[in-house]
Amino acid sequence: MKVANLVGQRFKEKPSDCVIDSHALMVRGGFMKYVGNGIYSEFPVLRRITAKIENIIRKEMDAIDGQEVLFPVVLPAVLWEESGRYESIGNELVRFKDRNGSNHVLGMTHEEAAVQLVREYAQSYTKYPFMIYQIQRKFRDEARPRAGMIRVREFTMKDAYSFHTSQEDLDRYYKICFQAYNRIFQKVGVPEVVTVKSDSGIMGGSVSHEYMLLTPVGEDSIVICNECDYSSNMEAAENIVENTKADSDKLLCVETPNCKTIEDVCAFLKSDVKTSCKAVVYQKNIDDKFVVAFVRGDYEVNETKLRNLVGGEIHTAEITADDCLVAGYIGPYGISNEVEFYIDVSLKGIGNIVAGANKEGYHYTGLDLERDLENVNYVDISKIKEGGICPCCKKSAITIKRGIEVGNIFQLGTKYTETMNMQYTDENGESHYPIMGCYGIGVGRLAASVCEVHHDEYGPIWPISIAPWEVQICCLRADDEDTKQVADKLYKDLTDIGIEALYDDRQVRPGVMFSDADLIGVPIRVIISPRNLKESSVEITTRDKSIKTMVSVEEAAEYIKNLRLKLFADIESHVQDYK
RNA sequence: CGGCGUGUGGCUCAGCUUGGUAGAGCGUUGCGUUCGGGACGCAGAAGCCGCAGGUUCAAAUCCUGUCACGCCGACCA
Repeated sequence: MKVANLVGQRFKEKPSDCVIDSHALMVRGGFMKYVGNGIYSEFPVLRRITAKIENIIRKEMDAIDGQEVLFPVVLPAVLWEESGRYESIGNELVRFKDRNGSNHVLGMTHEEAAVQLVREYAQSYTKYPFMIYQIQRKFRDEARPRAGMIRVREFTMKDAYSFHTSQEDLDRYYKICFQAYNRIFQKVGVPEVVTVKSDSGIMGGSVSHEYMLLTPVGEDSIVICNECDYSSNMEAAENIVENTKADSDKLLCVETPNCKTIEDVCAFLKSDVKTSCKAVVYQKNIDDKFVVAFVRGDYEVNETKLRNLVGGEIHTAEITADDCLVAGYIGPYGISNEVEFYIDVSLKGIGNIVAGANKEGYHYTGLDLERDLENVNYVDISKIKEGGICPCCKKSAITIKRGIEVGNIFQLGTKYTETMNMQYTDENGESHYPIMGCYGIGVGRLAASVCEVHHDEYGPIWPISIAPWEVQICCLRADDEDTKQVADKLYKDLTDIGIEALYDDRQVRPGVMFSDADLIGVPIRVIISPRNLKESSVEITTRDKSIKTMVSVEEAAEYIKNLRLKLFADIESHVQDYK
């Protein structure tokens, strides 16, 4: 391929709406073009990258006995009504009618389609276990697409679904998938991807893991223990709080005028935030009763945990003067029995709590929950903090990092097989619902994430395993006949031995050529110029600047061949075998 | 869905306060000089100033509405 013919424009100035580096570089480098909110087209350079990622994934899925299938993008609503998700999923699911007026959806995930595909086939236990997967476009009408290809509405995803006749077998296969995923990320060239335990969300099921690429621009918060190997999504991390119990004082109702925030109250009463009780009010729906979450003043409510606890969607509630709650003065003691409330573990074991008195302008001091309330039931609904206690090794060694979720694996259980009535007959002639697992990787997001963690100020630095080309030949002064001849020959020689070369023989100034090469991010670069040819050599560099050397014209092709092998070997050295 | 912000050639932006013939740089087309990190000169093409109403002799500029996009939050397999 010649740069001169490459479809896609590279340019110098950073587009104004790009906030993260990878987005700006991929737009500037002619990798992708904005089409609409959260919708992008891929230019040839990016398509070559995503195709390579897809092939790495495909190979690993096939290696664990996956079978590639293809589900439709447009699915009839009846399928989603079977699983109940036509109703339960919000506006993310695009619904529309066809010409006959029947309801359809755009596939945002394919559990229903997977069950529909195999429920007749897999009626006998002898067909199990098996896994099917596809690599395909999905559409999710995200509330807020952002960060270029990191969070989009339409994207390519590899999604896989496995079916089993026992939990033990799912556990066994889940581990194999777990390893296959690690291999995929290692082969793609991002061994820095970590796995974390996660919340299962709308997918249902119990056990799930997310694959996170750690970067400060990530959207998710990840809890990592510095002592043991514990790691978790913030949403799923248990918050352990140790309080030292002071002797309980007498319960007193004190006047705290205009103290509506925890900071105000503690400043006014000169008390420690760590012995205060904060109330956060939610509602399932606008007219439902209030759900009040009480946490220690210095903690935040983890809404995902609360949502799981109350078993449904919740939204922060607005309190008006007519309500049974007094905004700013809500406390667990003497609270209206019209509300549902939860007390977080962070409030356990404190002798003297400062809490709202449920009365305008008043707080209690000396509140002892175990003494003053009946049947205190502590639940875990707060967010763990930096330096918190590790739920695994119990040491105070938690750090919180940001990451991009590039993949996930779930144990689904029988949620879909039951609702969609997929059954098999076992060896005793009895019917059972198969147990499912599902496994996803976002291809475009992965490409963008690699760029985000592997780039410099000039452009992406693609690992050779997914680079759009392996070598880029820069022919400086293509108007010089001898130079052009050497470059042409090297391009042909490399192509002939199966090395993917991108050839720049444009008559542009060297600066332009180098800038473009940096933006494209090809790992190996050969510079052929009249100056180098005076020494009968060419210059060979790597995009990451680790290698910069002169090689004779005759040996160039051989050197590049070996360098290419070395770069692949470097990546393979991170890849672990299956145990 | 809430808060803030922005819409002017392909890109980055100025002009708007104080209404009066639409600008610059990059890119692009042609010619010439250059040639190891986004060169220079000359000549050219390209914009109903997001859209719709209103005020006015006159609107990119003022007013109203609307749409789109971005950021923060909410939400999210």
